[in-house]
Amino acid sequence: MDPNPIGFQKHDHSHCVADAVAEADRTCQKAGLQLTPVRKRALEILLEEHRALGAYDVLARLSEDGFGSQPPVAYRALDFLTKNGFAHKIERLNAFIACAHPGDIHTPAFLICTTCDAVAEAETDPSHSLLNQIADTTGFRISRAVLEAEGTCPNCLANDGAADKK
Amino acid sequence: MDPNPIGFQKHDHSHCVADAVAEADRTCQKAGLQLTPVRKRALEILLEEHRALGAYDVLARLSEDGFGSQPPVAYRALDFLTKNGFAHKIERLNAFIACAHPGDIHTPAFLICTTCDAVAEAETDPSHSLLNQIADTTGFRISRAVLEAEGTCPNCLANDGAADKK
DNA sequence: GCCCGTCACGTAATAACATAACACACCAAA
DNA sequence: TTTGGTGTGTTATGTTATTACGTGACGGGC
Ligand SMILES: [Zn+2]
Ligand SMILES: [Zn+2]
Ligand SMILES: [Zn+2]
Ligand SMILES: [Zn+2]
Repeated sequence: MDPNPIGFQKHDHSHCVADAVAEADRTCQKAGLQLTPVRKRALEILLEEHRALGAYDVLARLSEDGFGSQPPVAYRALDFLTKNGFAHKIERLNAFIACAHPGDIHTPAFLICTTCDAVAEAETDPSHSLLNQIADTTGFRISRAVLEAEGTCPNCLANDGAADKK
Repeated sequence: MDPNPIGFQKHDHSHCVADAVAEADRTCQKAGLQLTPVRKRALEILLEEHRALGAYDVLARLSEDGFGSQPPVAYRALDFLTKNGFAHKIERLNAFIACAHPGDIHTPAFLICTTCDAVAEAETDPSHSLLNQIADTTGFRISRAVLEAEGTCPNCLANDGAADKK
């Protein structure tokens, strides 16, 4: 198990947490949002993982860092992050992940590896999404879309292949 | 609130429950699956609603009908129904709904009205779905996809329009 | 007949996820 | 100074889901 990828590629993780937090800081400045200590720490926790964390996982770490230890502490921070585009909730997992493309308004799509638990956030082109076509033909107005696929990531497929060979 | 539509249209509900159950019966016969009393009743309960029901809602009704009253009773029945294509779980709602197109192997897409709680199951063409395109380019192998859109259904949009006029 | 494996069903207990309600601190506007 | 808003913390509770364990029904070997 290697719960490390963005997308499913290895990457230099050394600076991406700090960079993402700094960008969130700037964004909040501009938008008049308060990236308070709990909220910032929650974002860091998500960024440190690059996989989906349950609210209680986040809570445990926040609590270790001296923040409150009760569920609302985590849920409120996660709520702020998701409402403002810094994180997403993966419905299939009841878990949260840092946004891989913050700043843009976007409809994220997620690829969830059931073998190694990695989660990749893909960009989508909302205009020719399947759901929008359906919505057009039925007259439904979409406000939010959930696109999540479970399966096996390239890395785990490769490992399977290797396993098969021996 | 009119929690009645399939898709979002009114329909003759008189026979559809019985028909669907009968078809499920046939399908199970052919496939060597046991549509036992609890499972059949759970399917009926979902069909009687045409909207998403929580597992505990289903459980309550099963229990009223003399079946067990503990969570696994409902979860096991719902598990059977979803695994075999007679029902789907709506991840966004943590709730279950009878399949509107049983028999076919399909990747369902759901339109969830946040005003009236109606849920429509749309057919999708998996081959040019967004997720498959993403999967192709990233080398991810999809085993299951979740496609759910929240928004406002045609009926509720019409009502809004009417409300605005007065 | 009996032994066994499998499957469905039932229970109790608990885990995991999420929200309601209330108190206090802080800060800025009136 | 008072007042209102926002953020953080708490306790308590609600909701969703699973684990663990035991029983009865059925079918195939022996
Ligand atoms: Zn990173
Ligand atoms: Zn993987
Ligand atoms: Zn019907
Ligand atoms: Zn509606």
